[in-house]
Amino acid sequence: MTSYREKKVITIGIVHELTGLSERKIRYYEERGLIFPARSKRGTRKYSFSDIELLMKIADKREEGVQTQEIKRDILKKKSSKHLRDEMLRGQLNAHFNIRKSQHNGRSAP
Amino acid sequence: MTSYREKKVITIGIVHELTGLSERKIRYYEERGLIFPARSKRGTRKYSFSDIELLMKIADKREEGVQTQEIKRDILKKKSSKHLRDEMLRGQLNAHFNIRKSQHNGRSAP
DNA sequence: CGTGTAAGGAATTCTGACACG
DNA sequence: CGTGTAAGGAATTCTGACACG
Repeated sequence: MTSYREKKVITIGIVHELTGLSERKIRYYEERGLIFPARSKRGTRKYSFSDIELLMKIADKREEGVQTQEIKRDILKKKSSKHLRDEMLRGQLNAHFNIRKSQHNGRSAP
Repeated sequence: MTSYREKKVITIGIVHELTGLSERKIRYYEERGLIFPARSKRGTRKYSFSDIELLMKIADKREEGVQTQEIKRDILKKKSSKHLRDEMLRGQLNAHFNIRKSQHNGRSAP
C-alpha cells in the first residue's frame, strides 16, 4: 500500500496554511511529544496528512482547555486501543480462515 | 472524499527528494505544460502525490528520448480516455439503477 | 504551562538570463 | 530543445531565549 495519508512530505508552512495553527504551536506540540514530524536532510520538519488531522484534533482539545499532557495520554490510549482492535480483528480472521481450511481439508489446521 | 492523492501540498524541494529530478527540470516541465502545480500565497509551487507520479512517468519517457511535446500529447490523450471511461461507466450505472427502479416500481423511471 | 516575539543564520524558492548544443 | 549554472532578492525554517502569566 502506498498510503499517501501517512507519508511525511509537508513542510511546516503548509501545515500552518492547512490548520491555521501558528508554527510556534506546531513546534511546541512536538516538543511536548504529541506529534512526530520527520526531518529532511537539512533538518526541516516534514508532516503527513495524518499528522495534520491529529493537529486539528489537538487544536480542538486545547480550545476546550485540555492540557498537552492530557492530550498526550489520550493519543497514547487511542493508539493502544487501535492496536488492540487490530489484534482482535486479526484473531477473528485467523479463526475464520482456520475454520474454512478445516472444512476444506476435512481436518483441523496445523 | 478527502483525496490525499490530489491535494497540492508538497514543495519543490521535497518533490526533488522524492523523484530525483532537478528543480530545473521540474520547473521546465511546468513551463512546457506537462504539469500544473498550485501556488502558495507567496508564490511557491505546491505539488500533489499525483503530480509526483506523473513526473516519474515523464522522467521515464524523457529517458527514452521522447520530447516534452510528445509527452504532453500522451498526457492529454490519457486524460480524455479517462473521461470517456468515466462517462461510459456512469452511463452503465444509470442504466442499471433505472432497471432496478422500474423492477421495484413495476413501471419505468421518470 | 502555553504561546508570542525579536534575533541571527542557514537553507529554500523564485525569476530571467546566458551557455551549450 | 532540454538542462545546467551563477545571480540577487525575497521568503522559509531553525534554534535558543526572553516575556508574560
